[in-house]
Amino acid sequence: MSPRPADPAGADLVERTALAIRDLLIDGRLQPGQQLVEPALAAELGVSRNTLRESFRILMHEGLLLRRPNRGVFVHAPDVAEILDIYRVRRIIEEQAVRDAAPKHPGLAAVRAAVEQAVHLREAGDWDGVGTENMRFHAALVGLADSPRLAELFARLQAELRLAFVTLDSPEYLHDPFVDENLRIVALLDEGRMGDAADALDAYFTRSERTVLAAIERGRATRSR
Amino acid sequence: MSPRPADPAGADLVERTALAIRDLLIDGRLQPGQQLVEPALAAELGVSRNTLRESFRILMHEGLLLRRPNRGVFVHAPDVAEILDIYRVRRIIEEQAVRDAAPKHPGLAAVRAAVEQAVHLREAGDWDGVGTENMRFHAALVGLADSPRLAELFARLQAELRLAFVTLDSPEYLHDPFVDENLRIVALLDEGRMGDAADALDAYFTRSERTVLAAIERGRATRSR
DNA sequence: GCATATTTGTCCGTATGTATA
DNA sequence: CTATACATACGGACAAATATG
Repeated sequence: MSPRPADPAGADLVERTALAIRDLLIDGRLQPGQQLVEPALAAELGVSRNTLRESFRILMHEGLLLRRPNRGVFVHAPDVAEILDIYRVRRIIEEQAVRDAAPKHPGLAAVRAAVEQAVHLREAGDWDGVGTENMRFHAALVGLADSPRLAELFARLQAELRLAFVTLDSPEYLHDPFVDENLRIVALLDEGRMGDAADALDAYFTRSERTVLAAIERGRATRSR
Repeated sequence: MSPRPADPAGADLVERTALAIRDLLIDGRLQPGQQLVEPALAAELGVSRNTLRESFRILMHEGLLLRRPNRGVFVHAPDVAEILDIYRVRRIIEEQAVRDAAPKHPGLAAVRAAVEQAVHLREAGDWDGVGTENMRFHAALVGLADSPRLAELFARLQAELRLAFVTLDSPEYLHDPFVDENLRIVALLDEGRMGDAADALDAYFTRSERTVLAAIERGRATRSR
């Protein structure tokens, strides 16, 4: 079969394939721990094994896939230690980004927009949408640091977290009052009280970590029953 | 602890090849901006093009190589904005890691060891060694956060900086009093004054950024003469 | 502006080693 | 212990994009 015609998006096949696999991951059609068999997946995606292997390298580096030498690549199943590590990194960069943010930073608009959208969706009962807007909120906070590298790192952390939450059927944000908390953080930022906003974030992380760990424990208990 | 842990022979050929290319980069045998032609480099390294392309994916994600679609991969030549971005990220994670560090953290031993070694090497006039120990010092500071992800991110940032400094023949650390400053930071950490240590770091970064930018300007002037 | 050479992007076939049923 | 499935790695092929004269 001849190579495909050039893609209008400009991305090459390797990256488009990585994207397709990412979709399979967040859809839950690929379960954590599951092996990705090269010939089968290559056939399913309609790409060659070489192309697929290059895509694997990308996703491995993003922490979504895991290679066990001479055994193959598997969907990464983050354990508790890794989830805590992700939260530790988030805490560090989000808090410092907020603390260092200039008052009247133009990026504040994106922060505010995410919260207001979340409020809207909460009224409509769209909890999935609320969760998405919460992610956007935190990404916007990181955006206050004006650092492309930090933004990219954060996007990767969020992808890893999404993967970790695929296994947790009960969304941890359902009974969480974080939307009101986010509103308060935005207010503090608007007043230029960056230190207080960072402290509020710190409290959020402490509680959020606990909530997530509890959800994991519940998940384990359910599975072993 | 090592910046890039993939040294042993147990790694697969793709990773060993990536390592070989990293060596070519820090040796300066591959210059920033230079194109890496697949067939030529594959022959030189004694690997197939497919293997080489997988290695490229790794190094691209580390920020060392850059892909221009349909044109090939090139050694990344970081501009001023990118170097500033790296310093911005370093400032955020190092300061927060120090601020959050527990007093008597076991990782302090590594911090102290790096400084003492630097003092030693400075007396011997080994400025290259002093520079290396300085890098180890900062990596040890990040180690205080006990976060594998943060440590890996930092290793990547250091690799990018090394690459950026290949072009700068005058090492920016030659007349820099950072060893004494590092001693002071260690003393503060030993006393449990984490906040003051973080503030000292902040001052270091502000000055360091200026020094590096000046070196870049000198480099530009030299090259255009 | 055109023809040509170079290089990438992608695929296939195949050989060898390694882990597992 | 021996099949078997799979990963790992190589080399060759060719179309399409790009650079070159």
